[in-house]
Amino acid sequence: MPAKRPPVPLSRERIIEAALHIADSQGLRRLTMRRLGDALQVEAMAIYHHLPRGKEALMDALAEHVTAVRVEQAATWQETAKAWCRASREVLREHPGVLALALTKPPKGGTALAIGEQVEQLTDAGLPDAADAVRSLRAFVFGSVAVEVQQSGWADPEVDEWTRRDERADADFERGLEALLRGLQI
Amino acid sequence: MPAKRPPVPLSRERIIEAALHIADSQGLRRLTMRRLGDALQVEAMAIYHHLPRGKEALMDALAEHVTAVRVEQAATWQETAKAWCRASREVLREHPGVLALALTKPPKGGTALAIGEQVEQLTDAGLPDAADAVRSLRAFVFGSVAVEVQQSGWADPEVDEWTRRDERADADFERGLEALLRGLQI
DNA sequence: ACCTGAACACCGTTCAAGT
DNA sequence: ACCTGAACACCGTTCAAGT
Repeated sequence: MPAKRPPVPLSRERIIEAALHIADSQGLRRLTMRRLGDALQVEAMAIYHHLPRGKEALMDALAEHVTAVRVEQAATWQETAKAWCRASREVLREHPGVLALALTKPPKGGTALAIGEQVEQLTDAGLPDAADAVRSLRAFVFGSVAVEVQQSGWADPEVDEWTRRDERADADFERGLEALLRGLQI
Repeated sequence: MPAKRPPVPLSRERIIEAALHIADSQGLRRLTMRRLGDALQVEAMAIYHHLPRGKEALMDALAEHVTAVRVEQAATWQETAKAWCRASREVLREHPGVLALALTKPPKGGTALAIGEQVEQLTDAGLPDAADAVRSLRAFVFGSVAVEVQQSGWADPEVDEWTRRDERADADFERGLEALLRGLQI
């Protein structure tokens, strides 16, 4: 008789990880409490014990996971801002399935804290109007990633075209980022 | 006996209009084929006669409605670009309920045509790399509106703060737009 | 051609019950 | 404390039937 698998206890972390995997691989519309339960080898109802507000809480947690981005304070406010933008873009690109949530849910919890911290970091580094700057940085990252992911869902690209597309997206992003930072300096 | 209301025939247009109203006022998650049928005084199943692919087709149509934006060719490519950005922002702000779809669905149908037309307009007006420029403009508008709408769903603002918020959002948008156009010129 | 009614598979969530 | 099973109201979609 095969040994019974030791029952890894359910946890908020495992639930979110599994939910991200489903959303990214099959789409947000296929992320279902019952399917999520299956992936975790558990009845759907068990999830409510760890996320009391149910699916709404799950959606909030997924948005927060890709949106509560923090970076270390760097030598200049420009370096700190760049690090945040690159880190944010990376995690958003990694989880296209929850991009709609990330761009749309009002920031709260860890995301709101991260925004507050970022304003503080830029202020401490000598940037006036840091709150305005943070809004601009967030808008830039959100817009770039939205257009990039949208376009990756477009018609039949050839494989080498794909590669070029990625490279161009990176170059576009870096070019836009430099221009934005120059604009904020004034 | 009250006169029976003349049965206004169902149509794609009426369906989309009613769907936008539900999504904007109650949220996308409450937009349901059955609720949509109720709003149109019709059984939900009648909708399938006008949107054969059902809810998926409805979602596509809603995204297209706020995303297939076209403007007249203006005197300079800068003016044409500005007009498109302002028009796009306006229609996206008017329909926050479908913003997630607009930012996330790959462009097709009327949206893809509008993008093609815009590239042509800017090219004709003498802008090199018009396709890159159009991507940048779309990213700018999407990001700006996303951050703006996100923030409008935030904590308890006082009424006068609200007004200032709207004004500031307008000013931010115009300032960012000018900076972006200067950047594209080079 | 256009709409309805009944039916089916699936969904989110509750609640009492098990261990 | 943590999970299950049954139940309920609701959902998208089909299909045959009405007019």
